[in-house]
Amino acid sequence: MSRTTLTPVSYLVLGWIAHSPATPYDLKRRVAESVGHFWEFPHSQLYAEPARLAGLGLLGEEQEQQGRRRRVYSITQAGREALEAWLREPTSEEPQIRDIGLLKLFFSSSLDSESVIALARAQEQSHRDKLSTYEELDRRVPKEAVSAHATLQAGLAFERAFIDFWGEIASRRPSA
Amino acid sequence: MSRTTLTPVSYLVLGWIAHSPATPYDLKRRVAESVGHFWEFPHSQLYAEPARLAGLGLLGEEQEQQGRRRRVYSITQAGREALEAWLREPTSEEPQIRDIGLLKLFFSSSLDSESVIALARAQEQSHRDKLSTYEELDRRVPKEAVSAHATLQAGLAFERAFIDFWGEIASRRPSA
DNA sequence: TAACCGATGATCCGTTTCGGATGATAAACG
DNA sequence: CGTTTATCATCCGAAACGGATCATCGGTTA
Repeated sequence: MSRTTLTPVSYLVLGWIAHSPATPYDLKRRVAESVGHFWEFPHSQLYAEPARLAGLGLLGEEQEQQGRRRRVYSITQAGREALEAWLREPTSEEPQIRDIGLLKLFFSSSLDSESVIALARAQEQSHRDKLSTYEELDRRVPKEAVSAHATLQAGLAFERAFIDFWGEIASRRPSA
Repeated sequence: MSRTTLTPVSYLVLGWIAHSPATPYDLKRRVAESVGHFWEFPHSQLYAEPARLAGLGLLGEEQEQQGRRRRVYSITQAGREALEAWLREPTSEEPQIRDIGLLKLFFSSSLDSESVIALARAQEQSHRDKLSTYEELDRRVPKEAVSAHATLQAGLAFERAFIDFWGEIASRRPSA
């Protein structure tokens, strides 16, 4: 028997479909250009999860008739309630930050400081690039797209924090 | 046949054992009070991974004789080389940030602004608490523990960024 | 000193997640 | 048309996950 509890992916799907009906492929694209910027979800889950949610009565499923077989999902009353209950309930889990660069920094004591600086500079640059991407997106994305806008705000905040962090490492090391 | 490529967990283990020999349980504790603060690793992996790395010749394994069976792992020359090669090689993967609070914010358009403010305040507070924890740790941890110190620097930076982000959401919303 | 007990340490195993490979249909182009 | 390229969907083995369980130790009490 399949899982009956809801996971973050469940709410991701529920949240997007509450916004408007969608096929799994729609979800895949929506996610890629929103939260997917810093939280990746395997597309296979975005196909499997709606089916499961439909089985739980939280989504309605409708086969498109002609052409390629594709399923359009829409939110049910129960689904909307589950989503809103979750939105309102307090969040307990702590955010997870999985950063290979940081992992390397932790173990960099066995490394010469040149290499550490190189690491820090590379990380800083990579975050600067990403910051530009977000700024560019910020110009394009209409203000009324609230969800997308929040993503960008968060993205911008993160990238600036990363840039500061690595920038300081890069500049502080050589003198030490 | 078991995996031969190395994952982040592999390097986590390699990095800590390069620092000094350890049993899986030692790893579990070391990780919990360092990178584990924002990147959780299931302990079962910290038992399985050293065994695999030993199989690859990157760690040496030594059974303790008397008492409870426990394995002490130490780094081999090959292991040290693998670790340093990884440290030096450029990092391509983008950091992943998995934050339930943000996920909720993305879908908060269906929510009244009171609830959004409540969410933002709760998140802000929770990050303030964590910031205090890090500051407290920062006082205790000796400066020469480089790895631990870097963790704390990163943790402090993240928490401050989160606090700013949520604080702004909380304060900007009511007027809108 | 035997029975207990909480803390420590290790292992197991069923579920989920992951992500790459593959398959299928549609659209575009010559 | 036939061929290519983009879109869309599914599959499946491998790895991660995390809770349950088991084993051992060092006390503490009677």
